Amino acid sequence: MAEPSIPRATAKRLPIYYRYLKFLLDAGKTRVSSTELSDAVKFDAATIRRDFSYFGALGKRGYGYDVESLLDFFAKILNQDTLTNVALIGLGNLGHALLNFNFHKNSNVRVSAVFDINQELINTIQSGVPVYDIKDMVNQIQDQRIEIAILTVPQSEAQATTDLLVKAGIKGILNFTPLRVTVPEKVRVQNVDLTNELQTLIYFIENYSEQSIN
Amino acid sequence: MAEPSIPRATAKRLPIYYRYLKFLLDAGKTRVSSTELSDAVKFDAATIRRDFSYFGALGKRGYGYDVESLLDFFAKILNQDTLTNVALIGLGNLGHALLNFNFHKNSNVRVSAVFDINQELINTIQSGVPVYDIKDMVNQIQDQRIEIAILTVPQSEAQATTDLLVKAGIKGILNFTPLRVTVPEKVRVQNVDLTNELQTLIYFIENYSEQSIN
DNA sequence: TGATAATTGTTTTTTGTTTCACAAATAAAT
DNA sequence: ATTTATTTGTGAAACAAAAAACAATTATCA
Ligand SMILES: NC(=O)c1ccc[n+]([C@@H]2O[C@H](COP(=O)([O-])OP(=O)(O)OC[C@H]3O[C@@H](n4cnc5c(N)ncnc54)[C@H](O)[C@@H]3O)[C@@H](O)[C@H]2O)c1
Ligand SMILES: NC(=O)c1ccc[n+]([C@@H]2O[C@H](COP(=O)([O-])OP(=O)(O)OC[C@H]3O[C@@H](n4cnc5c(N)ncnc54)[C@H](O)[C@@H]3O)[C@@H](O)[C@H]2O)c1
Repeated sequence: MAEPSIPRATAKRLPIYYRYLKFLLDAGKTRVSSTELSDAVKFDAATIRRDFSYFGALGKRGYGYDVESLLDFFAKILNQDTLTNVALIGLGNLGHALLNFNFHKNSNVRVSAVFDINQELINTIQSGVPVYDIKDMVNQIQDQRIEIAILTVPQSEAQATTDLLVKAGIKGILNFTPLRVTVPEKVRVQNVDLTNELQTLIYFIENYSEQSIN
Repeated sequence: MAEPSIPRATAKRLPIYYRYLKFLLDAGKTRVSSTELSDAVKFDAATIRRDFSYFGALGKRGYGYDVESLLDFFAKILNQDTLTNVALIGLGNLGHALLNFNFHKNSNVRVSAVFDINQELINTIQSGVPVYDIKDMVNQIQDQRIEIAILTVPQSEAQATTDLLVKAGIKGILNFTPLRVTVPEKVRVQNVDLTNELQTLIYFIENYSEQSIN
């Protein structure tokens, strides 16, 4: 990708812009201004314009942005034409919810393989996706060329499972366990710590008076 | 609360420190240094020392921090002695996972009331928690003095449900729907956008070479 | 066509956060 | 005791992001 390394904060907002633009297109809107976008996605209009400007002059002064062409542009940026397969490790409560949801419908991502130790699940198809024995994970991930994993095993298994994922050559892990796993530099970990989100929300409510957190 | 308004970035890390300190205490460790903490929670040691220093001089030079007293201190800061009841709105895939998990075991938070429109669920007890009709939500939330809600309804219902929550006087919403809901200033919304997390992770892997995101 | 309104793109300013680097304090070792 | 090792707490520097402000451009309408 030739993009001149956009700020991380901007990168995190891109899928949100993309999603809302898709909604606008479906709703038949042809143009949109940074102010309208701001109302919908709750980022400052100046922030939105700045974000877009990293990719060049996408809008038209006095007019706004053309929904369709902006959407096309973001589709390319976000590689929306290629479907990314991800592995789900640990098909318990949370794993089932995520699998059942399967991102696919609304995005370019889908869970294409599941791994677990539970013999009752192994070699079954769940929500259309095959469940494999964790013992076969390294081989399967390599054979299927999967680069991203969603980790929903018990905390006690988190580091050992991560080590296997690293061995399999995974590049990114969406980690739902509360353990901050250790990985080599080249592997990227995105932690989703739900207990922390909730506790932080409570702390903010009790100790701050002003608005939003994200 | 008397705390002199700690930086937001610090506040978000507090529950993570607390959790790890609890682990250390259980493991029988009596002292810990910022470097050891750094290895475990993956924040820079200087960041950790700076974070702690907002609350005063909690450590001892040449020694580190006393696990037990630091833990006690954070327990107070985070109000760990009082149990916070939260409402869960929408008992579908994700709602079930969260309810079943119920934060309680590891934290001072628990889901104490569930709301849904599904007649098969209404007036049943699920994972020990009563499920109420969404029609009774405003009254129930007020009667039970619940201030925090977890929102796991379909996106199409998100804004209408939020409006009800606001009417009920809720103070904070942990929003799992992809919609960026609109609320009055006084209400705090914490968005957990799982599709976005995954897409961002993929974007980072494809476009950046360096490490971590959080 | 010219005036007015809208809206971008970008420069500047402000705010917030992380990291460095080191003096001060303490512990441990000799 | 004195020296050597650690390790904190923090001022200052560096970095990153958000917001404000506004000139430039374009659309629209009289
Ligand atoms: N459920 C939630 O709402 C929730 C909320 C916050 C955090 N989490 C975290 O997410 C993780 C999963 O939570 P859950 O509630 O789904 O747990 P769970 O116990 O319901 O599911 C865990 C699954 O992992 C499988 N498993 C166990 N060891 C394994 C191994 N070595 N390899 C592969 N699979 C293995 C089990 O068979 C089970 O299917 C936990 O770390 C939990 O702390 C969950
Ligand atoms: N399941 C996931 O893994 C996942 C992942 C990302 C985002 N989400 C988001 O989380 C939300 C919930 O997802 P889900 O998979 O659990 O959906 P779901 O359809 O399984 O569950 C939705 C629940 O909400 C109830 N409901 C519907 N309308 C309601 C109303 N007006 N008031 C109260 N309850 C109502 C339904 O009866 C159902 O029980 C959705 O917005 C979804 O986009 C889910």
